[in-house]
Amino acid sequence: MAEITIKDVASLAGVSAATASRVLSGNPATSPGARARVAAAITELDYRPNAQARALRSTRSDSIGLLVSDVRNPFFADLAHTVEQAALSEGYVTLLGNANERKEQQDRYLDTLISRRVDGIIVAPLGDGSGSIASLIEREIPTVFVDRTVDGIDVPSVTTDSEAGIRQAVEHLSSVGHTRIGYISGPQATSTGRERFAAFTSAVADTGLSQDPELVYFGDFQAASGSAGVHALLDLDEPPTALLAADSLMAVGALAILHKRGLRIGTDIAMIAFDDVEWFALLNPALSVISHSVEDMGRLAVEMLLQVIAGGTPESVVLPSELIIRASSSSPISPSAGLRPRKN
Amino acid sequence: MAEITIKDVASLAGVSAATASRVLSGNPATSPGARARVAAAITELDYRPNAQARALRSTRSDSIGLLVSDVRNPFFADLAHTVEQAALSEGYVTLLGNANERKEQQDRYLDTLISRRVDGIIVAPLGDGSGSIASLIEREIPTVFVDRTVDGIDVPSVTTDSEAGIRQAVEHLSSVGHTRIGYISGPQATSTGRERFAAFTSAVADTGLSQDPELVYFGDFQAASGSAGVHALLDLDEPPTALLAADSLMAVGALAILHKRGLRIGTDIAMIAFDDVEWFALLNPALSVISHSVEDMGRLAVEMLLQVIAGGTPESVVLPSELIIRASSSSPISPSAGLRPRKN
DNA sequence: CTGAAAGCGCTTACAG
DNA sequence: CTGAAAGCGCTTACAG
Repeated sequence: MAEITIKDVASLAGVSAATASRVLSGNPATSPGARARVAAAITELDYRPNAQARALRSTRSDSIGLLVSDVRNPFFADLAHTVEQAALSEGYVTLLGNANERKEQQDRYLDTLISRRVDGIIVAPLGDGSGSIASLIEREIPTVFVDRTVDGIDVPSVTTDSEAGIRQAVEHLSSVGHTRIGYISGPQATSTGRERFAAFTSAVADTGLSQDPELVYFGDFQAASGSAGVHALLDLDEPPTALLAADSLMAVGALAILHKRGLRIGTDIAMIAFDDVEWFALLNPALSVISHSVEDMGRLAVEMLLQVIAGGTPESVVLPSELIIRASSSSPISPSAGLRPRKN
Repeated sequence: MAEITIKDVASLAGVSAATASRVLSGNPATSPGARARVAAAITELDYRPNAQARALRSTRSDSIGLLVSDVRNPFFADLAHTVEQAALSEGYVTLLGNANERKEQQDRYLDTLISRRVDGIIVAPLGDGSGSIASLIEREIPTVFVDRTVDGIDVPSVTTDSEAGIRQAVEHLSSVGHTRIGYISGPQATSTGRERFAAFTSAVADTGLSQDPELVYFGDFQAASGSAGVHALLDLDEPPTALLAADSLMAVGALAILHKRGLRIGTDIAMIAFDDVEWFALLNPALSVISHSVEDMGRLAVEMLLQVIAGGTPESVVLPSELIIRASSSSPISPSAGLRPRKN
């Protein structure tokens, strides 16, 4: 397939490549006649400028990278959607990468995005500041962190204040009589994993609930670890009467096992998940959640990234989180007998 | 930020840019000494080749585009995940675009992907073959359709045979006593929307159920239209006793309204959704679904695209679909009184 | 095995 | 307002 270049357009329009280029970029130093003939030639040839060549010369690509930690996580799917729409309305196209909660994949995508010379990168980072994250900073590539941050790496970020929501959840569970809350934690390699765990720990201490370390299971934010967590927690000698999962995917994994083991949610065991997902409200009983706004997060991240690209240094933003109480956690604690798996 | 180029690497290693380039690309015509010194220089400088410049010369970018119709649809999120993993293992990075079920956005992303000279494109197409889809074909850009096809556009595709699953669903609903099945259809601008609608129509006719045209509501595969569909169908003089939704997102919208109107799923009204989503099994009652393999679809699409890029012309593949009966549809039909919204 | 040179498709001072 | 020329960072025949 013979690629159509700006030269083809120029010669069909009877002008030089320079003039054709000026028309393409909306440079005012062009005559109406030239504009018209070039426009006609472009349509006639169905010409698409080679973005690679353009970026090579002009050192901007009108694209940004978005690296999420797991596309299958509804929270990040929603984030991808808002970021993409916001970027598009500002004339940027979004290249989406998926780290799949693995550091090697994060590094690989970051390298690719750097190589493609995106104008900026929004990333929900994983791990410490080593590897490609460090390269980002060294090269002064405009970067904004979303949802998560990395200790010691100073870039603007938009995150959620997990503390408030988790504290509300713990206090709420305590108020309906629970004393042993099982916590399915995110990985300590992520800032959200650490923050939420710390919030849980201090809330439990402040509320006077059991601080038994066995009540904490460390998962990886993906579904299977939520399932494993439920098994581990229910098999304790003194199992918890309530469960708090640090993200929606682990909650899904947890719910599956709870069902399989014949436990009635909201009756035999209370359950709350971090992250609101539309259909959590559709479960029966409806699932209580700690909610935060993914729309605000995505929109602000794009806004901030554009500021960084423009040379600014926007302030980081911390968004609120809030407990939404639904049926899965609102009943008073039931007799502990309920905790033994029923024989169906 | 001073970009580090291959010249910097070359001079630090004491070789020419040509030799540095050869080492970079693994060209065997290099001496061990040169290889070692270039490798050292690369590490020393943290050099990342400019993918734009490379692609400009070599006319391949080692990237593919994946254009899905809606990232927030779990089916497409899963598809994005499998495609990306499969592509990565073949050395390709995936640029993900999201048409958001809008033709203008599809065209915009397709233009961008063409401009960036991706080596090939996997697309779940929308609309007819006009606009950028036509450009794809004219330019002979390697393309594979997934999930959907476009009439009159002859490119290899991997799709699902919706017919079998829908027929099973209709027959199953009939066998438990339903005669009026409400169908929440996908948009007729998509091949899956048309095929599933046709399958429903013919299955209903063959099974001797009501062919009342009012029992069909045309949605757009997004959640809000599923909600609107339920309202419309339940407000009929003779409302259906069972509902079949043509995708998971419309099913979610439908379930929300069913709950809001106080209808007990599986008892007052039966429900089946096309597309299996992990948590559909967690609903109470668990949701019956028509299942097809997103993993196979993604893996095959990448495989086929690589064949097209290599100059081959792979055969299109049609994957099976199958009904999975769960509690939401397995009870015999209840007295029609159940259909009136309860007063809670 | 290696280097000098040309060229991929653009854009942008520089003259005019 | 327009064109000729240089150059963005690479790769690849072509000689040697």
